[in-house]
This record gives sequence, C-alpha cells and structure tokens, in this order.
Amino acid sequence: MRDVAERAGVSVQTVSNLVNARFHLMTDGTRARVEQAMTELVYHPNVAARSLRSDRAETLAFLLLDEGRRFLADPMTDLVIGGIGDVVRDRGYALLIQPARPDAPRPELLKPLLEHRADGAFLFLSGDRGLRRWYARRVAEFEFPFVLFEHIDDPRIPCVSTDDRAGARLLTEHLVSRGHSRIAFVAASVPWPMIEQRLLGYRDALAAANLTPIELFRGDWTPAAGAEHARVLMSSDEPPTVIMCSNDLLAVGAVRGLREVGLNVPADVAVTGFDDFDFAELVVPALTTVRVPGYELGRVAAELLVDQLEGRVATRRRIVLPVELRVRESG
Amino acid sequence: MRDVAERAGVSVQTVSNLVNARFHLMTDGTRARVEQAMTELVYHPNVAARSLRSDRAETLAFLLLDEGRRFLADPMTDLVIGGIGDVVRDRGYALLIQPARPDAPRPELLKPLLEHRADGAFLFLSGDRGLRRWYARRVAEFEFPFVLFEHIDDPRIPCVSTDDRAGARLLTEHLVSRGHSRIAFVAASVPWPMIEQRLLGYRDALAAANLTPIELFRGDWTPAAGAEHARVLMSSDEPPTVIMCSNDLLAVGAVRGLREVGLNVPADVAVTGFDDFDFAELVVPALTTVRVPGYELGRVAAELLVDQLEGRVATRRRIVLPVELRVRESG
DNA sequence: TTGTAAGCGTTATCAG
DNA sequence: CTGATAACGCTTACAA
Repeated sequence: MRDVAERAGVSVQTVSNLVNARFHLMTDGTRARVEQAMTELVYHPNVAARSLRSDRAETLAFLLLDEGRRFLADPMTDLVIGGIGDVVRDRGYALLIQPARPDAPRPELLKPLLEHRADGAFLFLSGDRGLRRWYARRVAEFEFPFVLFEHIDDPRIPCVSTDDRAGARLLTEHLVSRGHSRIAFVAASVPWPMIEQRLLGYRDALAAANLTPIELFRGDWTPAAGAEHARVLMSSDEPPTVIMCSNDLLAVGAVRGLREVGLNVPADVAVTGFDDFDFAELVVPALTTVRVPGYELGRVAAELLVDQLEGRVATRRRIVLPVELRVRESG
Repeated sequence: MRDVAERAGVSVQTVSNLVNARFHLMTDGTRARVEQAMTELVYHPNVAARSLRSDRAETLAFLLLDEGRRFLADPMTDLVIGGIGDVVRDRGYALLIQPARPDAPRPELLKPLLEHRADGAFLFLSGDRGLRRWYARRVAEFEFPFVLFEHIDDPRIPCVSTDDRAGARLLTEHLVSRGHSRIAFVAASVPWPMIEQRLLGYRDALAAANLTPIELFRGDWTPAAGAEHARVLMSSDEPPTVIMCSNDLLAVGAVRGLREVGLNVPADVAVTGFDDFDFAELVVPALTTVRVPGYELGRVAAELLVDQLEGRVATRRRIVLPVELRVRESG
C-alpha cells in the first residue's frame, strides 16, 4: 500500500480511502492516479492486516456436525451449502467449511469463530439433541452471530428450517388413503433435526388413523443401508406394505434391496423417499417423495445471517419453509 | 495473549512459544502455568495477526472455473473437493472455495491468492484451453504454489489427472467388440480437460476400427441435456446404435429421453456413461461406464500441494491415476 | 482534501 | 530459559 501511495504521490491514507470506496474524500484526479498505480503494481489489500485492524474477517463459517467421512457426498448438505454460497458471495463474504464428528463435544468445530477466522456461523448439526444444544449455547454465549438449521423454541435464537413434520404427515396420509395399514419408517442411526421432524409427522398421521408404528433406525444414509433395511423388514413376521424411507438415498437402496429378493415396487411393496433429490424422478420406478427446498433453505439462512451481521433488523428471525408432496410411481 | 501472559506471570513471548510448540524454550512448570491460563481464559490465537506476521494463512484455495450456478451440484467436483478436504484438514490447513465463470478472464478467481488469504491453490478449470492456460501461467508467474487438475506438457507445472483417454478408448473398444458401428459421443458445450481426453480416446478407438465419429456438443451436464441429446440423435437420418455419454448424468438423462420416445435400453439403443457415480449402478438399467477415482484424485493433489508448500521434495510432480471399465446392463 | 501517527495480536530478534 | 521491543499492513483519529 505504501508503494502505491508513493507511486501515485499521495499518502497511504488516501489509498486506504480509495480501497474502502470513500471517494468523496479525494479529487477525481487523485482517484485516477491512485487507481492507475494500483493496477500497475497489481496491488491487492492484505486481508490479514485488514481484519487484524478492523476485527472483521469478511468470512462466514459453515459448521457441520456429520458422521460421514465424506460430508460433501450428502445431497442435502450440498444444496444448503450451494444456497449459502451464492448469497454470501453476492454479499462479499467468503465461506469457510468446518466439519466435525457428532459423537462428542468437538472443540475444533468452533475454532473458526474463536480464532477470528469468521465473523459469524451457520450451525448445521446432527447427533444427540443435548449436544446440538450445547454447541448452540456456546456460540450464543460468546455472542457470535449465527443461524441454526433447526426449529427450536428459544425465541432469541435465529433459526431456519423446512416443514418436515407437515410433509411427513401428508405423505403418510397419502399412503393411508391408498389403503396401506402396515407402514414402516426407516432412518439412519444418528439423529438429525430434519429426520426427527419427519418421524413426528409420521407418528401424527398414524395416531390419527389408529395404526401401529413400525420404526427402524440403523446404519447410515447410503443406498446400501436402505437395501439392508428392506431385507430386515421383509423378513419379519408381519412385513410392512410400505417402506417409508426418511430420505431418497435410502429409498433408492430399498427398491434395489426388494428387487434382489424378488419383490416388485410398487406392486408387492410400496417405497417412498424424502427430499426429492434430482435423481428421485429419474430412477425406475420414479420415487414418490416430499420436495424439501434445500437450496432455498441455504439462501434464506445466509440472508438472515448477513443482515444480522450488518446490523439490519431482520423482519423474521425464525423461518419455516414449506415442503411439497410429490406422488410418482413408487408408492 | 497478553492476558494469558499476565495471568500466568510470564511474557507474551513465552506464550507464543507454547502456542507454537517450542516446548524446549521453557520449564515444565512454566508450561503448565501457561496452559492453565490459556484454558481458563478460553484463549485462541488470532489467525489474522498470526498470518500478518508470518505471511502464511494456513489456508489453501480451491479455484474452480465452472459455468454452473450451483457448482456443488456436480458429483465429480464434490468427489475431488472431498478428497482435498480430508487431506488438508489432516495436515492442519483450512480450505477456501472460490468459483468463477469460465467465459472470460475473471480477476476474482485469483483473489484468495493475491490478497494473501491462501498460501497455495488447486486449479480445477473448465472453458477454453487458452483461458485455462492463462490462469495457470498467471499463478505460476506470481510464484504461488499450485496444482493443476489437467495433464499438460510443461514439466515445470505440477499436475494430476485421471487416464480418461485410455478409459474412453477401452469403453469404445468394448462397444465395437459388441458389434456396434454407429457410436455417438455427446458432451456439454463448455470444454473440460477430462472431457477433451475422453473425446480423444473415443476418436483413437474409432480410427483404429475404421469407423466414423458422430459427435454432439451442447447444453450442460444435467440429465435434461442428456435426454435432449438422445432426441436429437435419434431423429437424425442415420441414428446411432450407441449413445456414449461423456458422463453419467447425461447417460441417465439419455436413457430417460429414449424411453419417452418408446425406445428401450439396451435392446433398441445402447447407452454408456462415464465417471461411475454412486447412482450409476442403482438406475435401471444399471449403467455401463468407466470408474474415475475423483476422491483419490483430490487426495493425491492435496498431498502434492502440501508437500510443495512445506518444502518436501515431491517424488513425482505429474501424476496420472488409472480408470476402470465397468460393464453393466446399459451397453 | 491530504498527511501523520498510533495501534490491532502475533512473531522474531536480541539482550538479560 | 525469559523478557523487552520492533515490525508485519492496514484503518482510523486527528491535525494540517
């Protein structure tokens, strides 16, 4: 910066003003000279120095608690990060992704915040509810701006979510209306807020129809796990007539698992998914599922956080996005 | 840091030494006292100050040239980032993702480097070959450590790639051996290094078998584009007997497009993919494709870059990973 | 409108 | 082994 100032024959102060778009503090001639000097020297401000001084990193952190070794393999995570990424880029921030395992309190998850590497955070957490709360409380205690991806009661906490409970209820009601009475719900073993809501919606609808829940929690979110679920359920004494999978990945696996034991979907057993990932309508049979707007969810969360950071008063700090039933061939 | 020093009754220097694991510069007693003070004050070093002083951000940048608005939606990009992410985390670096459009020279792509936000970069570039070279040259000129995801001749440039050309040749030969003589190759309109190699492999095999290429470049990498390709090709005067799609996403779309006009795969027309994404063996019919080790590619690149950064002499600076033919049901 | 000088938290140098 | 001090590049009072 000193070099630029010297070359343009002005003080560093003026260069700084220009970099920070305070154009009213200089003549047009000065501005032009400084700009020329900047281009000639290929000058770029050093962000470390800037954020040391201003205490703002202009970076937001996506803090992810996920047991998978390859978190980017999860389509819902991708959608959410995609939505966040588009917004924060447009608003001039960088995005830092920090994953950790959901099995125990992990200090590294909050490191980007504590080390002043990020100005605020998105909390996309799985695992035990108590542990999730612990992280949220800690971030709140340190007074870091953040947005939580989970609907919780505390009105002081900004949170965004999708209406998974309503979606699951609709889907279950649809299945009941088709005459099904033995409806199984399957999910991976690690809890996720979205999945908890889907389970509640399922139970709501079953209770209303006076049916008995059949619930199975095990494995991860891979098609292989879905196939295994299907095998386990179909070899029980009273096998279900529908396998309601808590996401599309499990569903596509369940379909395959059923086919391998000679069962046809939906003729012999129905299968439903959840999320409506791109492939859901491409597989055979096309999946009946619930569309969850993950990309939008990310966008909304990012807007909420950036507004919060820049001191704008958010109109709403607790947002729930609607979901939509998609009836196709599988159930 | 000053607070920690005061509380422990030592100088800031000693605290700094401890943070930087220079334990031999203090007594065990001092060390224990300082560590206690750090925990009590929940102290975390400020990375901005550290990198200002040391001129190292301990961050690596993934510089991506992709026309898609939602770059994370691409499975190959995800795999590569996943591999990189695992390695850089283990080696103590953060990863910054910076995307830009491949249509023109985009100064923002190199900003993380120029602003000293990152110490080195991964160049995952698409678009015109000349433009790709321009970026690589610029990064090299500034002497930033980097790794290029593309095989190029210049021996000074560290690069990693997969043997797409050989894979495409094998796949084409397989199709020829099944008696096909009208084999079409389809791809999106924006060039990618990997795709260029696949095209070359396809042409190699066709030339060897004395067959005429049928090539179609248009649209993007979505299943919808694949369906459109299929429609265009099948309505031509001499429709092909195989549609060789340059990735699995197009292939799954092509299968669907064919079904919609009443054609059966592989009975009426064969379809092949490329990459072997997770869904390739789950769709119906299961895709014949070529397995490209994207995750491994990312890992290898990250190891190369970190070694380079930390002054270790790389054993090899130009790495090509093997691919594998996967013959399934579709072709 | 422009210039001067202090200070952000850390690390490196050098003296005790 | 420990402590004082300067410097990294920038922003922001405040002075000219």
